[in-house]
Amino acid sequence: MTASGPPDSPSPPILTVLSETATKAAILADSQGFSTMHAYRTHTCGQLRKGDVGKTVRLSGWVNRRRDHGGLIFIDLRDHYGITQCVITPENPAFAAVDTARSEWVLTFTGKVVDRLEGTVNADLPTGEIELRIEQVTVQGKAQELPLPVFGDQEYPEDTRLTYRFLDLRRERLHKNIMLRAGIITSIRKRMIEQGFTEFQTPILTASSPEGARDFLVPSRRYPGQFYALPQAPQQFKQLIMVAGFDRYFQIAPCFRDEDGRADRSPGEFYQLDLEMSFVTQDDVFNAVAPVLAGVFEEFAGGKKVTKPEAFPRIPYAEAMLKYGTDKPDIRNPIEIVDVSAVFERADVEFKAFKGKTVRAIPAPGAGPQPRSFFDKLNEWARSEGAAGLGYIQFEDEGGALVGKGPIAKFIPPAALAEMAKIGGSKAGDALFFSADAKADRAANIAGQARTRLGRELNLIPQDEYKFCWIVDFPMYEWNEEEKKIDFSHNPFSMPQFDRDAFMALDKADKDTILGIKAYQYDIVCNGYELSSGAIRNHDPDVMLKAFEIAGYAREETEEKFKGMLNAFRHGAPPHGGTAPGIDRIVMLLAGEENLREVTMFPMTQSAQDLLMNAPSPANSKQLKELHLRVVYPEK
RNA sequence: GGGGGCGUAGCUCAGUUGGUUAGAGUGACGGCCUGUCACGCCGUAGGUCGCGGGUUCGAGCCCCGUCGCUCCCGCCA
Repeated sequence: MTASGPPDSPSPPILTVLSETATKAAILADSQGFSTMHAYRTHTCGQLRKGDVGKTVRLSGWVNRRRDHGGLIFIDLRDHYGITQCVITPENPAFAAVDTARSEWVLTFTGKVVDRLEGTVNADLPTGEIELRIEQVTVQGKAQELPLPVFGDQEYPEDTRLTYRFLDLRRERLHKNIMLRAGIITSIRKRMIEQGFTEFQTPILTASSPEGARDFLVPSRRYPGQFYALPQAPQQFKQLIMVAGFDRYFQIAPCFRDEDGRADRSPGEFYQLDLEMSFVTQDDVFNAVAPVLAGVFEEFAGGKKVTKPEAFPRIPYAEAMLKYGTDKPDIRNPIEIVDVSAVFERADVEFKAFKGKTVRAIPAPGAGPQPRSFFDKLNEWARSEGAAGLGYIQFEDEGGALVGKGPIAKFIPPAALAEMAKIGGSKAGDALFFSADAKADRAANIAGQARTRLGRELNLIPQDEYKFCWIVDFPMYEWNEEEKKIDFSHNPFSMPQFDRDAFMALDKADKDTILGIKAYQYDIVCNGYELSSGAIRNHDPDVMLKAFEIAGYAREETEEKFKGMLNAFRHGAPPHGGTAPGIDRIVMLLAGEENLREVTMFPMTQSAQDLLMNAPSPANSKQLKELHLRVVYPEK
């Protein structure tokens, strides 16, 4: 054994008090048998209770808070498990050492557990009935002045928090979130295994796949000019696992996408509960996944209501776009959008601005009496979103008759108004907002955002609930207006809901038919967040080639890019399907947070930098040479 | 790539219509204090007002540019 010694056979300094008092203390220590105690702790800082009074114990942790009364110092010692108040008086030889300790120093205290004095019990602390009388102290690590205080729950700038993430993580809120995350992942694993799923690992260094997001590329040293790619998801691997004859795969899988971040979308990397099953229909996947998600939410929701797994509503994509203006609706919000285009087409309605357009009405129950500023604010917001505005009608009761008020009400005669009120389910005291656009999807989109804003401002969204739904029947294709071509709408590996022979016979000219094809593709949405997307896969190589051909990929191109998968499908592929709920978003929802950074241990900034580890960073010339790379910087 | 918000002491912030030496709280340091738990009291130090340019007799404040963080749009099957 060398002088420094391995870390598992420590011989820590017993004391760092002044040498004069050290001897006395050391003698005291020996007489009480301290030297036979564990080097760092006999208990955790969250452990001691009334029943431990009288015991001599050793605690290690961080100085959460120090209260110096001159003749009496309190130190709140904190570790992973909790906080214990420790106290020392000047008669004790260790007093001088404790006196020097500051916030976030790491200390080991040895001493006796005592009852708190009458009237000084702290009911907020689990350990609040006792305290530790410090008899010995060891300084294990000092701390410089803190750029970010651990104590308290103040807000700090994001870059400071990220640069000093190790300090931020010591704080109660993040510590709790990260532990919650761990608990959720453990629970998910347990539930998946109980359902007969098996966890397999798939490669991290793999091939670039052309669909979807930008890849992170890893240059190959052995093959100049060639690159690995980090997986955007283990999509192809999990399908290959099914072809390989395994069944019911899952993985807590890291996914890598070189796209910009959002509050609910980490830049760079994130985790999915990736799963796949063989010989299943869409219903089988739903029946397997819903209980896992509902179960995990039930377990960690802290008493909030959770949709029962058998009661997840199934909302077809088209219906979601109409009623909610989005494919990830928050169905806690009771507002449902309706189409009133026909009302504005009536001969007796002379509001030209809406003629010939898609007009969606957003009912705002009880909003009628809101002040003018309420309506102006929403109108202003709509304009900032690029809409022409957000028209509205306020419904009032006038001698038993329903009348409309507001800037556009005068264009709408009573009969049309009545029809409108009927469609929108409006009564006196309600308001109806209008989103109109020549393009139906734009009208729907603005209406959807207005629905969300109205739900929030009118306090219509219950906060004590997790409401799940399936979004089903996604379109297989969509029209790319810019490039005047048919694109995949979502996942190109989904099975079309279409007769096989008819599908194989499709021609590019059948544009309307093609754009009407739905896929066996589905999302799980909870409280307005897309938690997962999945599909019954296309396991028929001919149908797959045809599907890609429709989206403009030549057969040879598809053959080349998906060689591995097509080849596998030609050697006996089972029908299969799956999905992949986002772990980070699940934790975010259950933690009640609105940003993924709050539930990620070491997140990057929105602009994809790791301020703690300093990534990305330049490669040195030796590395570049080995990788056959030369950097060309962008021109200024 | 584009739009909005923010950037002043280690940290959180205030700073009036452009006007003397830029303030407070907290933390740090020093002193006092034996029952606090956001302990209290007194004192000291601590600033390139993100950076660069401009307007002005005079800029933390107005203008232009730029950088950083953030939220959003694009993007994310």
